[in-house]
Amino acid sequence: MSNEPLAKAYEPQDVEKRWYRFWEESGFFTADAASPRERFALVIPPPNVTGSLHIGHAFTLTLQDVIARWKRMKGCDTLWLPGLDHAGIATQMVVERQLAKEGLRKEDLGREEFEARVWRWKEESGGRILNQLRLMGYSLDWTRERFTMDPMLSRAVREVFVGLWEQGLVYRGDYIVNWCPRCGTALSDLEVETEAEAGSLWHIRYRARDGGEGVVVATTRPETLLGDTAVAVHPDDERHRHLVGSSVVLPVLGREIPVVADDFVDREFGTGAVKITPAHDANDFLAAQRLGLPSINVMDGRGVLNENAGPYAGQDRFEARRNIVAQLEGEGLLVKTAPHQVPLGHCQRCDTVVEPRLSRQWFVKMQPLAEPAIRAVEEGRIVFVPASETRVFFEWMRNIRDWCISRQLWWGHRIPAWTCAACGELVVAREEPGACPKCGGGDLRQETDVLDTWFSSGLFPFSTLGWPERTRDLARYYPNDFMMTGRDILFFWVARMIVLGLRFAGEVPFRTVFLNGLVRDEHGEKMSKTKGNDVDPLDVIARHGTDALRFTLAALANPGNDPSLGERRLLGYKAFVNKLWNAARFALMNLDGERAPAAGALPLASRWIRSRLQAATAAVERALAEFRFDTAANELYHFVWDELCDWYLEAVKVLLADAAEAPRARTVLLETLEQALRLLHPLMPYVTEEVWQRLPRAGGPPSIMVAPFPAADRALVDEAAEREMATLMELVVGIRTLRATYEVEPRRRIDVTVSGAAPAERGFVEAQAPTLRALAGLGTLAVAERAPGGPQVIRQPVGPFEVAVPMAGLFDIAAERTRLGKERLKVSAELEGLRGRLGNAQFVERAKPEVVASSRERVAELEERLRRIEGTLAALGDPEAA
RNA sequence: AGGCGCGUGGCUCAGUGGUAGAGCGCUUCCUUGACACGGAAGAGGUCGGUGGUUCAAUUCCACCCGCGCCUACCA
Repeated sequence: MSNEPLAKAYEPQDVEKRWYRFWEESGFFTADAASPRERFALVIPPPNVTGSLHIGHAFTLTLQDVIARWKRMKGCDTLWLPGLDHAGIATQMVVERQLAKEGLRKEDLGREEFEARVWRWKEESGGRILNQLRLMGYSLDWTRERFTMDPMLSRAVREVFVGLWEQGLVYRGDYIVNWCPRCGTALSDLEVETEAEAGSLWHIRYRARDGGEGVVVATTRPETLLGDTAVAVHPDDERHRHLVGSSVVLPVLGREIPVVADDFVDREFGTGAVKITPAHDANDFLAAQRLGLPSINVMDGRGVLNENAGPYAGQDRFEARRNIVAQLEGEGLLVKTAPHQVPLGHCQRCDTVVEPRLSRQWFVKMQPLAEPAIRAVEEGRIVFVPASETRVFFEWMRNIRDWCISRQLWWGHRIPAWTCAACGELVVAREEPGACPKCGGGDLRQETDVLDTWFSSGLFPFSTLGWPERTRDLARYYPNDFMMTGRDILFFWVARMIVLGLRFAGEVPFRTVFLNGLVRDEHGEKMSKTKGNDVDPLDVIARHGTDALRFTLAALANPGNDPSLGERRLLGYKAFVNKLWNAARFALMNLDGERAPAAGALPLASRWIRSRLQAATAAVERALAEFRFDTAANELYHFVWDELCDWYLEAVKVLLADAAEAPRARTVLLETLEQALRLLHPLMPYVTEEVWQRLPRAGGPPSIMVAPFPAADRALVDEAAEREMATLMELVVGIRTLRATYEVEPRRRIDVTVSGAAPAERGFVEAQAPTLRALAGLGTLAVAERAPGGPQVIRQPVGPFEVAVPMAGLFDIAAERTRLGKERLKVSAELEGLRGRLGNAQFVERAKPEVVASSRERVAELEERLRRIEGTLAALGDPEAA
C-alpha cells in the first residue's frame, strides 16, 4: 500500500487511521450466514448510552476482539454483533441532569417530549461510543448493529413479557420493594448497594395501655414508628412473655398496638422486642403477613412523611428522624442511644439511601426459571471461565428471589399491560387492544411503568438475531459460542440471559462464559472519576497507540484477577510495539535482494529461529484456547524481543553478509517475521497490518486479518539446533561477562582461545566462529584442545568449554578473583545441597528415579565446574585455592 | 454472618511438589546503520505467619493474621 521507508519510531496515529476503514469497507467484519465454514458467534455486552467508553469496556472488548480475530483467522465465519443498551435509569438520570442545568424538571416537558429528548441524547452518546469502538480496532459486524429499543428488539421484549405472563411467571402485587426516593422508582435487589455505616440503635419505651412500663424496643429507624402496627417478641422469651396479647401505646401518635409473638425475633439483639412496621421494612412486611397485621404507609415516593405521620407530615425522612428522637427524649421515652453499625442500601445509580417501600410492582417468578439454568450448567452445556464462578452462579441461582421488573421511569420499554377504565380489567397483550375483552369498553389505559433495563438486555443473544421470527441468522448463530463480560454483572445480565434464553429461545444462549475482573489503577485501587485515578482509553490511544493499549490489557488478563493498569506497564508495551516495528524495519531493509527457498542444511541460527517459532506458535495457540490472554501476550513478547530481536536478528546479520547464504537467510527472515505478525495480529491489529502489507508478497489474502492463523509445524522443531544455540549463547554471554567484569573497552576486540576436550565440541566452535566473533566482539578466535596456561591468561569455564583470554593489560586480576570466588560459593552451596539429598537413603529410594538421576547428573556437572573454577583461581594465584 | 479470591525482589504481577521468574525501577558501561521506546553486564526475594502431610513444601492440607470482592431479613 505504502512504499515510503518506515519511520524510525512507530507512529501509531499515522498508521491506525488507514486500516479500520479498509477492513470495514472490505467486508472483513461481516459474517455470512450462508457460509459453509464453521461458525463462531458472540455478542458485545452492549454499552450504555450514558456517555462514552471507559477502560472497563476497553478491557472486555479487547479480549473479545482477540478471540474474534483469532477465530476468524482460523477460518471461522465469525459474527461479533455490536449494539447499545438504552440503560433506562442511568440514561434517564443523565438527561435529567442536563435538564436541571437548564432549570427544568422532566415534568416540565411531559413524558413525550422528555422521551424525544432522551432519543436525541441517545443519538449523540451512541454515535460517540460507536466511533470509539472503531478506534479501538474492534472487528464488529456493523451490518448487524442493534439497540435495545429498536423495533425488532422491542417486539422481542413484548413477546417475552407476554409469554411470561401467559405462563403465570409474571405477577403484579403490593410488596415491599427497594425504592429510590431521588429517582422515584422501584429498584431490583441487585440495584441496591449495601454498605455498613455508623448509625445509632435507639431504645424506645412503648408504655402499656394502663400507663405501666410496657416494653422497650430497639430500632435504627425511629421515624418509622409512626407506621408501627405491632411489637413482636420471641414466644419463649421469659422477659416479655407476660406482655404477649396485651397492647402498648405508640409514642407520638398514642395509637394502641398489640404485642405479638413470633420466632423470627432474635432474643439476643437489642431488647428482644422489635417494632413491626409492615409498610417500611421487608422483614416486618413478611411478619405482618404471617400474623395478619395491617400496614400503615407513612411516607411518599420522595421520602417525605405523609398524612399518616400526624405532626410530622411534610417532613423529610431524616429531618423527621431527628425531630422524633428529640420529642421522645423530651417525653422520657428514649431509654438509650447506642452507636450501631447499620447496613444501609444505596441506589446503584445515584447513591441515595434506598427506602423499603410498599408499592404495586410487577415481578417475575424466578424459581421455575432458575431450575433449567442450574441444570444447563450442571450438565456442562454452559462452562464458566474461570471455573470458580460456577459456584457463585449456583449459589445465587439456588437462593434466587423474585425479580422486580417494573420501574417508575419514562425511558424504557413500557409494560404492555392495559387497564380498562370502565371495568378495571387488566389486559396484557402483544399489541394494544382495541377494546376491553371483558366489558367491551374502549377506554384502555396503558401501564405507565417501564421494564427494568436488564429485561431487554437479557434477551440480547437472540433478540438481536430476529427472534421471535425464525430467521436465518437465528438458526445459524444461536446459541452463541462465547460470552465475555465483567464479573460484576454475572447476576444482572449473564444469569438473566441464561434463564430467558432457555425459556424462550429453547437453548442456552452461549457455550462458554468468560467473566473478567475489574480494571484497577496501578496500585490495585478501584478506579473512580472522583479519585482522579481513572484511565480514559481514548487518552491512552492518543498518547501510546491502540496496539499498546490492547496488548497491555491482554497481558493483564489473568482469569480470576483484577488487572492493575498503570502508565508504566503501558509504556513497556508501547516500547514493545516499537521494538516490533524496528525489527520489521530491519527486515525490510534487508529483504530486497534475491531469495532462495529455505532448503538443504540450514545454518544454525535459521534452524534455531524456525524451531523457536514453532514453540511460540504452539504456546500461543494453547494459551488462546484456554483464554489465557496474559500467557499468549507474554509468549509473544519474549519470542519477539528475546529470541527474534536479541539473538536471531544479530545472528542473521552474519548470514546476510555472506553472499552465498544471504538468499536463504532472507527467506527465513521473511517467513519468521510474517508468521510472528500473524500470531500477534489478534492482539495488535494495526501495527501488524501495517508491516504485513509492506512485506514482499505474491498474491495471497488482501489483509493479515483474513490470512490464516499460524499452526505449529512439527517438522521444523529442531531440538539439536536448540541445544547448539544454547551452547553458542552460553559462550557469547560468558565472553561478554568477562568483558563487562573487567571493563574491557566496549569497542576493543579481544583475542580468545576456546578450548574443548571433545573433537565435536571444537568442531562446533569452529563452525560457529563467524557468529561467535560477531556477537561477542572478538578479534581472533582460536580453537584448541587445551587452554593456554600461564599467569598472563584469564581462563573462564563456560559450559563444556574453557575460554582463555590473554590479559595483555586488559584485566584486573583482583576483580576476577572476587568474581570467581563468588561463583565458587554459589556452586559449592548447590553442590552441598544435592550431595546431602543424595546421601539421604530415603530420597534415593522414594523419589522418582528421573529426579534422582538428574540430581546425579547435576552433581557431576557442578563438580566439573568447581574443579575448573578452582583451577583458574589457582592459576591466578588465589591464596584460598586449594 | 456466609462464600470466593488474594498476600512471591522497591512497584505491578506470572509460576512451580525437587536449583525462585518477568516487566518497570535500581547499579555500571555503551549513541557500533533496525530500535536510547535501544544494547551489554549486574545487584536485589528465608515466596504473609504457625502447624501438618511428604524423602522433599513457595507449591498440597488445617488454622491464624492482613487485604479485596460478592451474597445476607438481626430491627
